[in-house]
Amino acid sequence: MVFLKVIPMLQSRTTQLASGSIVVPKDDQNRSIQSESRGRPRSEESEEAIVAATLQLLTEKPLRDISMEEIARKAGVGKATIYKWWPSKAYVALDAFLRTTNRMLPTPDTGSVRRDIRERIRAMMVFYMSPAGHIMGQFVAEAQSDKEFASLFRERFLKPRREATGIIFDRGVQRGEIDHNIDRELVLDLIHGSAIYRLMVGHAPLEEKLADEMVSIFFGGLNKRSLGTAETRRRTARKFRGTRRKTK
Amino acid sequence: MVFLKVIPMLQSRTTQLASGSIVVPKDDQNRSIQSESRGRPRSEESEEAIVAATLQLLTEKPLRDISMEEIARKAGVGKATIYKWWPSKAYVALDAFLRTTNRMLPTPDTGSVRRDIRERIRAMMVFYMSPAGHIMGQFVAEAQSDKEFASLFRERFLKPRREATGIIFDRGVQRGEIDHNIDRELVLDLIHGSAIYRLMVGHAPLEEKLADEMVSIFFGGLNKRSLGTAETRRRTARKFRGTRRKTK
DNA sequence: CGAATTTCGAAACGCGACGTATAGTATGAT
DNA sequence: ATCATACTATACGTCGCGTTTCGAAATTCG
Repeated sequence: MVFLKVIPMLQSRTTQLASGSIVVPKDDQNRSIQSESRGRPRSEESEEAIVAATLQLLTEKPLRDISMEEIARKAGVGKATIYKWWPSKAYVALDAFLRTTNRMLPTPDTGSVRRDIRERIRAMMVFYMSPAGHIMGQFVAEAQSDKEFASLFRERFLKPRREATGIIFDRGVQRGEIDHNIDRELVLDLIHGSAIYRLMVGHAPLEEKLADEMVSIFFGGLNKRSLGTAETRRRTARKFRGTRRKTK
Repeated sequence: MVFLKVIPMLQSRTTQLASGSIVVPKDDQNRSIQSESRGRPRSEESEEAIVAATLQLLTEKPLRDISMEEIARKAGVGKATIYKWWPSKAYVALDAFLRTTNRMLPTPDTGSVRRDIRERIRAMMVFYMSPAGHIMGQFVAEAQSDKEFASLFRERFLKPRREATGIIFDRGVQRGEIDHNIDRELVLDLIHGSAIYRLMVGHAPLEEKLADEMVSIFFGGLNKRSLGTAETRRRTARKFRGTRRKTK
C-alpha cells in the first residue's frame, strides 16, 4: 500500500504542528538550532513509530474509533509522549496524513484552460477515490466540532489544493479563455465542493469521468447545445445507459 | 427562535425511526393501530421533552459535545427511556431535527428554469445560513463514522432536498431549456455540494447572492460572455469591489 | 567526571460518558 | 385482579480522556 509509506516533510517541521507555535526553532536548512536544547533530545524513533501507527489505523477505521491509547500501544510508546507533541488525536492524524500527501500539486499548463481544468479535476478525483479521500472526510468531520483544528486543516491541506486549481483558473482569465467577471471562489467551490460532497455523503460513486462532464458544463453551460464542441458530441453517444429521467 | 418550535411530523412516525423498522405499526390516518399494544403506552410527554431538549442543545454546541446523560437530565427523563427508542444520540438528534425541518420543499415553477433554479438555490442558501445549516453539518460529520446513520440521514434529509432541485432540473429538460445530455446528478452535486462544502469548511461565508452567480455560470458558462444576457450585464456593474484578481 | 536538564516508557489517577441492568412505580388492556 | 409494558432513578462495569508520577535514559554544561 503506497499510501502507508511515510514520506518525511520537506521542511522537516517536526515539532508542535499542533498548537501552531513551533517550540524548537529550526533552521530551514539544517536540523534544530542548538541553542536552548539541553536535556535528552526528542526521540525520532518514537515520533516515526507514532506517525506510522496512526497512518496504519487511519486506513482501518474512522478517526473517531481510534484512541490515543491504541496509537500508543501500537507504537510502543507512552501516552504522555504523544500528548507532549500533539494536543489531540486529530492533530496526530493530520500531521501523519500530511507527511504522506503534502507533496507536489501539479498545475498542468497545456495552453487550454479547459484541458488543464479537466486534468486537475481528474487528478482530484483520483485522489479522493483513494484511501486518502476517506481519511480527508474524517478530517472535515472532525473540523465540525473543533474550530482550531478546522483552521489548521483548512490552511495546511485544503487551501493548497484549492489554490492549485485556482492557479489554473487564473491563467484562463489572463489568457481570456475565462470571463473576468466570473466569481473565482465560487468556481473553486463548485469543483471541489461537489466532489467532497459526493465523497462524504456517498449517494453516488466518485468517478474519474466526472471531470469531463464537469468541464463540459462549465464551458458549455446547461443550455441546449448550439455550439456543439467536439467533446459535447462525443459525450452524447456515451449517454445511453438509462439511469436518467426517472421523474414522472 | 423559530427553529426551536417543535412541529410534529405529518405522518406522526413516532416509533423506531432508529433501527429503521417501525415497531408499532401506524395507520396513516389515525394514531396507532390498537392491536398489539398491551402494557403501558409510550409517554408522549417524555418523547416531546426529549426532542425539545435535544433541539435546544443542538443550537448550543456541536453534536459531539452533547451527551445522552445531558439530554436525559434536561428532559427530566431516564436514560434508559431514550435508549429504548433511539440507538444513539445521533438518531435522537436527527429525529428531533427532522420534525422541525421536514415540511414543504417548494419547487417554484415560473416558466423559466433559470429563474426557478435561482430561487431554489436561494432558498437552500437561506436554510444553510440558518442555525439548521450548522446542525446539518454535524450530521454529515456523524455520517463519516456511522454507515447506518449515514444511510438514514441521506434518505430522510438529503434526498428530498436534492430531489426538490432535481424536479426543477427535469422540468427544464422537458421544456428544452436544459440539454438532455447533461448529467443530472452531477448538476445536483454542483449545486448542493458547493454550498455544503462552504458551510462545513468555512473558508468563505455563504451568501444568498451566490445563487445568482451560480445560475449565471450554469447558463452562461465560464467563457467570455458573447451572449450577454440581461443578468450577465447586471452582474458586471456590481462587480467592482476589488476582492478578486489577487494573483500575480 | 558529575550535575542539571529534558525526554522517555509505564503505570496509575480522577473524570465523564457510554450502554446495560435492576428496582420500584405507573398506566393501560384483558 | 392480573398481565404486560413503559416509566424514573440509580448503580454498575467499561472505556477513553488528559494529567501526573516514577525511575531510567540521553544529552549539555561546568
